[in-house]
Amino acid sequence: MSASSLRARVRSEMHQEIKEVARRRLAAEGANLSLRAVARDMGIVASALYRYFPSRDALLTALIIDAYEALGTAAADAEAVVPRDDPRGRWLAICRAVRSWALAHPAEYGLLYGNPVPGYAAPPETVEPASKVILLLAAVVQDAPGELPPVPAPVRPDLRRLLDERSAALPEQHLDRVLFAWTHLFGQVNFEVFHRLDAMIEARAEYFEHHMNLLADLAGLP
Amino acid sequence: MSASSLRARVRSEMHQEIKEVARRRLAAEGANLSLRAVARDMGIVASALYRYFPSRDALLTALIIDAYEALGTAAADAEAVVPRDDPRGRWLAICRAVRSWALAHPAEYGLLYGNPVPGYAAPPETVEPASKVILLLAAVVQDAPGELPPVPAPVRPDLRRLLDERSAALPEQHLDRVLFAWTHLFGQVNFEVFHRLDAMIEARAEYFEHHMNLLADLAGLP
DNA sequence: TGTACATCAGTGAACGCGCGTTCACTGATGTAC
DNA sequence: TGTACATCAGTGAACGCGCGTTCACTGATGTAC
Repeated sequence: MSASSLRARVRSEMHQEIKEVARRRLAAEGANLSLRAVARDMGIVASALYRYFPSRDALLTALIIDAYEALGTAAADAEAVVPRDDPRGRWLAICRAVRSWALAHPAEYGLLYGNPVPGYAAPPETVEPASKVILLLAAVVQDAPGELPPVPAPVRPDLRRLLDERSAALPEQHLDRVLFAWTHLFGQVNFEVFHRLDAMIEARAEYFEHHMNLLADLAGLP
Repeated sequence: MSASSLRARVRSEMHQEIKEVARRRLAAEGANLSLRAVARDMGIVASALYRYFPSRDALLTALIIDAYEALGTAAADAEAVVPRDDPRGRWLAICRAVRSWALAHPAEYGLLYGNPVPGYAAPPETVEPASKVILLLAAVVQDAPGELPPVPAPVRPDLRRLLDERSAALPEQHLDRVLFAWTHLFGQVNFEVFHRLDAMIEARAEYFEHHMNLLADLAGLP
């Protein structure tokens, strides 16, 4: 290994470590991420971080993309180990993985699905990794398309467009149920992660399971 | 009118105005509320605010309670003008009112249903005004209880307890569908208010309408 | 009605803190000959 | 292999800002006699 690539490797390890420490800060503090706090935790001077990220927003963006990817990967991995011919099992595996990841990483989850961070505008490169979970759900439904009633006319062009953009062969009404489920999944996880169910539901895992099954019914899964 | 009550009236008008200005600040800036900024907007020195609110958190709490009440009232008012014997109409009126209020007051909505504000813990007096929308939905279902399949055993005690606390006469499975709808309603509004649907759905009002109808079906409304 | 006193809204300076970002620098590591 | 030079990670001071909260104060308004 040449000396120059050693320097490059150290550099990329620093990159990783900064994000790692920033994630821990987020977990400890919630939402507001401070560069100086990250630097402090690393035993480094704040200005040194500028060797690695051009600004606080750039670090935030990196964290957001990482988080979308971690969430998407968690869901994909969980789904991958379920037999292909068990669509409901695959569906539930995705839902459970999202919930688990969110509960294990509440601050990162909040970055993705909570309030927009004040003064920060998510750049376009965060859009694509955000759609992973939807695509997984859609793939499951595509493998087991049940009978579903059609969707109201005004909504159809939007669904059509989404399908065409990805050249996906899914009936509109099935995509509609996928979006319905996706909305509900994140609505429920939001409530749980942001402590809106605390004083209400004790059996939260079962409550979740039950509703995700209802969504599977609605999506026409056997 | 006696002089002392004039002083009291001016005082309470100041109270209102501070909250008003704070709301505008929230709308302009998103999430982070700064006392000094509020004072600046009022042409007053920051320390003067302490005559009216003992701390920033107290002001936040007042705003949160007001917002829950405004949201609840908007929903209740919209529902009240629909004929009693049109449960689906009442249901949709509630849902639409929540959506409209949230889209009109995104920052206040974010205070209620977004990320927890860092360093701020919502005090217990915010709990009760938060349940208004659920109660409205439950009342509609109570007036038109259709046939619904039972709910899985582990979830039942939670639902039972919620009903008993309010001595409400609603079958458990109906409350379950109310909670399901409530979760979905806020999941969908979250996505719309926090711009998660921007690049996806154009016909957002119709998309919303369609899914709220699906929820009404699920709740057994005629 | 007039006067002495109490109340209290708002001031302005200060405390002690944290923030993102810039800049000239030091000193170690890597590169070219 | 040894030397001169270039690269670049990290330093530390500084800039200019914003924040919540406290405190002694001024001066207007209200109260009691």
